[in-house]
Amino acid sequence: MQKIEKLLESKNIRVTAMRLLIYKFLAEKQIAVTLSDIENAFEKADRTTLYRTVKTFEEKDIVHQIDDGTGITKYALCENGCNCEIERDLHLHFHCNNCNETVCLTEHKIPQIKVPDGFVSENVNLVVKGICDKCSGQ
Amino acid sequence: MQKIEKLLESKNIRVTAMRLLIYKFLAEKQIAVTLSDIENAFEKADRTTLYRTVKTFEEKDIVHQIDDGTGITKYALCENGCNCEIERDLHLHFHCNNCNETVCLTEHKIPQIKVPDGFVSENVNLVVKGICDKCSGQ
DNA sequence: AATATCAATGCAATGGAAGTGCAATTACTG
DNA sequence: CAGTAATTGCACTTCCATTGCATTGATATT
Ligand SMILES: [Mn+2]
Ligand SMILES: [Mn+2]
Ligand SMILES: [Zn+2]
Ligand SMILES: [Zn+2]
Repeated sequence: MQKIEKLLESKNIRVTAMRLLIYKFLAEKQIAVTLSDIENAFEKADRTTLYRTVKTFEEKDIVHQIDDGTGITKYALCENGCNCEIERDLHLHFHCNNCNETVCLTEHKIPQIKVPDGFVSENVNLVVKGICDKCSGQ
Repeated sequence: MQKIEKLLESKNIRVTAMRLLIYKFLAEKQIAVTLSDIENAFEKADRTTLYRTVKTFEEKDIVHQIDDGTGITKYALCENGCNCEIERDLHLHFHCNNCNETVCLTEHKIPQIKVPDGFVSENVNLVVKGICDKCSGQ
């Protein structure tokens, strides 16, 4: 995958085997993953390396962090061509109470939220909890 | 404060000195507090007691938990006459990136959020981050 | 190619917060 | 005043996030 290498280089991230693997792993998954998920997928690698790799990706706006309320931070690849450097991609996240999976609903942007006078809104986190499409059985 | 005692009794919570103190503490504060905040306010009391007191309040719908994305759960009194037993009070929470305080904006209800077909929405967490009224200097 | 330099990785340890088991204490009941 | 049940305090555990430091690996320079 030359594409991934190109992407990493364009963000000034050195291409390493580990980073390519983790990127591919994130790209395959359609859901947000925890560090433990990554850990289980790469048992040979050290936890710290995985942690720091994801953090690097996060700093360079390749992945974004998701707080879905489970208390465990999850990560997902940013949308292709997102502008995280300029402005957080304010899409909706959905957490399934049944299968415990969290997905990015990138096509569902967060509506403008009114705040009282004196308050300045800079960022919004919106998580909907319920039953996902796979679990609702249709 | 006979009122607090009445409230606790109406929720089948035994009135104890500790519980009255913690309730008053939460009532005085206009912001959401962490367990550590309570701990600092009652250094004589044991952390576990404070923890369990808040949990009891939460179960009995006297306080609600707030996940503002800081990774530390916060708590705030429910609105007077809220119907948390029946349906979570879906109001907005605001987290100030400057003073790090989180407030309930109880008058700002969360708008209806559209989710894709097959998804069932049961609950919504909406946190706006930015600068609060105290910090924005007006 | 050998060396110097800097980044990436692995290992060990730490810290913070949430949660639990059990014994001691306190409050309620008859 | 017992007897019983709930509350409180202490110690301990678990889980995740994070850091320090030594080691390995890659890159650039001579
Ligand atoms: Mn997302
Ligand atoms: Mn609130
Ligand atoms: Zn599901
Ligand atoms: Zn503020």
